[in-house]
Amino acid sequence: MELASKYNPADVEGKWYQYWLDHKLFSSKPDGREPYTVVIPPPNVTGVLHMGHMLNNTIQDILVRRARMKGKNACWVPGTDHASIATEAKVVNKLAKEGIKKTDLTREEFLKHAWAWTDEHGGIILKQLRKLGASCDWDRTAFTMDDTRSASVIRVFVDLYNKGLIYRGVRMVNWDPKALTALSDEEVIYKEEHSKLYYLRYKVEGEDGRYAVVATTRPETIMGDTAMCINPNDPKNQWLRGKKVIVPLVNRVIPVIEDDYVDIEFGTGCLKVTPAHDVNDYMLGEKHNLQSIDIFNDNGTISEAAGLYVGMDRFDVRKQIEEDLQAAGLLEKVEAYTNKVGFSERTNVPIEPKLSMQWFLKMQHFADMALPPVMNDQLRFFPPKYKNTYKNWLENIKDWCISRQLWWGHRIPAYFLPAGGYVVAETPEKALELAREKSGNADLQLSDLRQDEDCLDTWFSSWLWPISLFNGILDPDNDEIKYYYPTSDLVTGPDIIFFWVARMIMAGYEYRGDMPFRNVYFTGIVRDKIGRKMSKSLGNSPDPLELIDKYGADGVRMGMMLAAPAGNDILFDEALCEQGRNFNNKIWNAFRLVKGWNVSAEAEQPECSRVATAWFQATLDKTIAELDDLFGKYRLSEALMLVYKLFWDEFSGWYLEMVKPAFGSPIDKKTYEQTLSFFDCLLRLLHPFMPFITEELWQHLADRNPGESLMVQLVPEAKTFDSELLVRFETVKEVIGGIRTIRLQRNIPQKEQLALEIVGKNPVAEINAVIAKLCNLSAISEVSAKSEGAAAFLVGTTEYAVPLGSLINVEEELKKLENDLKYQEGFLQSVLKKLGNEKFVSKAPASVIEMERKKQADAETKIAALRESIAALKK
RNA sequence: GGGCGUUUAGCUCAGCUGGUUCAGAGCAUCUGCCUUACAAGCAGAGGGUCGGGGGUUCGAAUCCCUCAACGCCCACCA
Repeated sequence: MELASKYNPADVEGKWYQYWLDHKLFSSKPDGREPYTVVIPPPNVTGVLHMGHMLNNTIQDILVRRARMKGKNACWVPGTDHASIATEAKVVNKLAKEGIKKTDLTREEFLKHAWAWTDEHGGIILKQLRKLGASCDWDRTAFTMDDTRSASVIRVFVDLYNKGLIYRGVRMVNWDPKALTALSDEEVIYKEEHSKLYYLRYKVEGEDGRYAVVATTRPETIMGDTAMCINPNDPKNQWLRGKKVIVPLVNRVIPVIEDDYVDIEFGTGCLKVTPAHDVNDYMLGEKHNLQSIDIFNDNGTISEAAGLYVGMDRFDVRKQIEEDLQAAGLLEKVEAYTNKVGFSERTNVPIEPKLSMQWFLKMQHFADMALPPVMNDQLRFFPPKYKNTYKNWLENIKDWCISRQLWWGHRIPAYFLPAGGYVVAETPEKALELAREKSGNADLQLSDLRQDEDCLDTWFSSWLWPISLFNGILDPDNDEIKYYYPTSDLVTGPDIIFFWVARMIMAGYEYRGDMPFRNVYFTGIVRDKIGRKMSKSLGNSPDPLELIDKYGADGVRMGMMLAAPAGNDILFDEALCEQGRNFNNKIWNAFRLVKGWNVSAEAEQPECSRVATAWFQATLDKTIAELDDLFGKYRLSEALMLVYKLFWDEFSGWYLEMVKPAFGSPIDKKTYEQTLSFFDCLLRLLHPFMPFITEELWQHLADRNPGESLMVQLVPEAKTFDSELLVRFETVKEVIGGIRTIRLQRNIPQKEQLALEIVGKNPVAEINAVIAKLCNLSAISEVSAKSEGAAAFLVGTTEYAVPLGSLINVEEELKKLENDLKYQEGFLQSVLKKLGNEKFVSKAPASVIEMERKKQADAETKIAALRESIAALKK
């Protein structure tokens, strides 16, 4: 077989992915094996693949493939999220470009457009994941708004409502004036802003010329002022008690109220109270029975109720009002000020606190269930530091605003009665039944009922994901949910720990009485190599598909994983993919070497090969055990590095060199077969990380039947191994290194044979054959004194010498030996000092002292040998 | 304002409950090699007062205190 000297991923990746699909190797059905289940964090249905997805899904695929090769029934369920607000925004934008306003459409018309958009752009991201090699069971592909998932959401809403956990009420919510919807607290991102602090003059009623000064960052809200508030304990504002003041420009007379809430130190100690537009003011308003004037329209412009600036945008008003206040002499001063402003996570516009009627879910009940299993490690977080974050949120839980003023999503199944009041039911028919009951009016018709216009928060569907994917809400006793739930590992970003992870845990306990997953692996954020977040505007985010074209999916996967310890942000650099690609090439070429050998059935196995195979078997077994350990701790980048070194250094660098037949000679059958078996094992270990190249080579490694695949082979179990042999081989490697150094320093080509003398007893005599082969030695002998004109080196306490005759440079040799001697003497000094310390000898444990004595003895031996060598050379 | 985390070689990171020459790995760098698997390679080498300071101990990268820098999360100070 002729193989190119460079591996070309493009030739094989598509082929094997199709092969895996054709033979249904990703598909899973309940059976007698232990299940291993992963649900994908559903990407936005109209999203496109970015580096964050690449990392996240590479990790999932590694875990899934590894579990499959551990003999588990691996099931990775893919799907997409309808992403209510994000998708609706995209559709609105698209329509706007076509000159269509959402407000001109009926709900049905709009949804038609939204579905058309979803059908056109939906699921692209899942197709892209195939390029990465993701081994999802595609037949199970779900969508948060497909029939099963939608029905599950509605059933859960009704159930929670009936349990009294969902309520409706007017509350101060986070209003997004661009998306025109309420948001949950989690969807608000606070950012520091350099703004201004305006000091406004509020004239005191009936006292000409006297005024109180109020500091505010939002002068445009004065039209909504219904009180001024001072702290009753504030001496400097005592004179204002019981007075009334006049709102600047507005000229409304408002009372001065008193409350401890006011910070005496801040500004002037006078606070303007605008109950409709600030959470704290709302609280004060409730407490002091203040009127509430809503001066904003939903889109952030000034409403009729304000009386001034009607129709202007809130930020334009801020500029305008500054000028007008100035002109009226009511602006004392303006200071630069830094404060935090809440922004909508989706539309990135400043949030407006707004009173509105919304649906809420009581959260305390859920928090109480969800906290203990995480804190006591029944459900484990990797890395565990996120337990703190989780705990903090749950211990300060607030009710969840679940209604959104959007059309794209699950419509709230509440139906209003003509005479007031509402009923909640899964279907209009059931609603009608309930409505007739409730109203006592048997003639009530469906057309008399009006369904709530609002949708549910996207996360109200995703929190059911691990259950609804297996239809565990609608059909709680079905075989699939019983088999696959709880799922095994969840791989996601810490940014959605509250949005999603915590809430899935809540839903899990509420609806299954059990955790939704046993382990959560939190990935980091993918940043560029200088640590900046990847973003479109910075242009520092590589296109994943282009990377795959350039380096192969295996190369990219490996590049990402090398830099991705659990929980750490990864600083992505294309050079990492290069390293991945190079490794692919290394594997490819090792394979070319092995498969290029001619095999002789008659040839005896050389001694060197016999020892080499024993050694590599032990190395392999040791690594397998270490890998199990690392996977158990989710230390995937370390696991990858371990296999990388196993293949590159131990297998290619050492083993293959040991067993490689001389040019033109065949290899003996025994060694050959053992080598193929090692190769097979290595491919199994590598496969979860690099599925494509390993499948390609595994198929070439032996004759395979159609449908056979590496991906369903088993990874070998850890076995006990000869650790003594491994230690002796480390000595051998050092000896070989010593001889190589001698060749290098003296420019002696590998072709020229050398001899090796060992002063005293050879500690690794049974491995002589390996040393002889790798160093091209004519003889290895034990001597009592080394020959004259030999270059010597120490390994452990044994001295090795290579006779060089005239080649030796006495001066250089002396210099080297004297350096060694100096080091050893210094080392001995430090050991002796330690042993001479009475406190050390009396307090340190015996084993440690023993160790020091051994160091002393070794150093003394080495020093003696070095002195001897130096003396011999000086003769 | 609270809480958490990080700081070890030029870069990215390992170093578990203090003790084998414990200061490591990969990449990068430097030197020498186109040796018939691989120059996307091979053989070597250099490089760090383990963020600063103090303490505990026979012994500290590791434990304690403190300071500093960076990062993240939470919080109603206008």
